[in-house]
Amino acid sequence: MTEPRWLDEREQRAWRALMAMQDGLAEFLERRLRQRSGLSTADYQVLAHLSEAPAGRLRSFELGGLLRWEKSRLSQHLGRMETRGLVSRERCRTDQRGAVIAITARGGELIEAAAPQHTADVRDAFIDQLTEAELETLAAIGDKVRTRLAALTPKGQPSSGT
Amino acid sequence: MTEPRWLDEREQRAWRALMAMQDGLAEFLERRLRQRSGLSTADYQVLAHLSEAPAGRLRSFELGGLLRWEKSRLSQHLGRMETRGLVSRERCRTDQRGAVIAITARGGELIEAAAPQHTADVRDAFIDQLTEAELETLAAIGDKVRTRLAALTPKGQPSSGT
DNA sequence: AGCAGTTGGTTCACATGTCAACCAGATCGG
DNA sequence: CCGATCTGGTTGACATGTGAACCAACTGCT
Repeated sequence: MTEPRWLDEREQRAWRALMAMQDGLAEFLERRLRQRSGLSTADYQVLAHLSEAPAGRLRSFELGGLLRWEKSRLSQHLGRMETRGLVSRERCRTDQRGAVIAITARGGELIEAAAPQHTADVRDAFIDQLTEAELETLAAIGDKVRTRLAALTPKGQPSSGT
Repeated sequence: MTEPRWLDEREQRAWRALMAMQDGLAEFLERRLRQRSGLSTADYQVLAHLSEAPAGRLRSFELGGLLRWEKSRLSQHLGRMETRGLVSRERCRTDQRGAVIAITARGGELIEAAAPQHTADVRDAFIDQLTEAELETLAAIGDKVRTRLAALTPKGQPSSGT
């Protein structure tokens, strides 16, 4: 087995900086959001998608597609949000097994209040620290990597592959 | 209350690309690592730090500082890793309450086997997709944001290293 | 129509992370 | 020394994420 190409200085630095930034950013945003609105980032994303959807409602699987969540995760999370009165589940007319998820009035109020704060936090901690060129580069990087990941993940995972 | 500055096109794009990349990358690496070595990324990081430490051992709080994990998380995780025979806990001589965490032979073998694979995955999905300039920019971004986060966080963050 | 296979969702068991409370051993001020 | 306080670490209750099993409704094919 050949010795792999380890990461050199520059590569290490970029990789670690990214990971560290990510952890810090996620933790920061999660904490602020929860403190000020009682929402987790997961709640926030669900409500954001619902509030942008026509009539504030989406089929469960559509929501799952947008969020890229596992279906069991979505189901569990919606159950909790329903208990808290943030969303409601309705039966679908055209497909008898389907669930239509609707944002409630309370959910709507909460995300309306949370959104400006959250946006300000994202700006403050992230966007406003960077130049336009950096933002461009970042977007390009993100797209490249996502494309690559899509290519590497062909629906089923190659268990042996080596 | 004044209307906040929402994110413009460019900003949205960069932010979403970053978040999407992050999710995809984390999930990809987690899956590969677990499939091929039975380790989670959390396990991997613990073992990586231990294997680089003198004599393969660290005080629990030192390890926590390096990982930036909450102490209860570390304690819980080490408990599980101990059960699986990846690390062992010893009493500290100089401080009677202290725990010294040591990597076991089995833990050593596992990370030795996992490291090249993991590095290859990081390269394949991420590093090798980017130009040197992009890596530089990314490192700069990461540093800036981390610095900003440190300034925004009321608590003191025990900067490990330096 | 009828039956196989797919799809949308839920549920269970379990892995992992967080918070607060707790305990025991250090430390410090008299 | 003694007590107050700090520090390192563990624990228990609970929130959240994952995978497999399951159920019921839809689709396709004959």
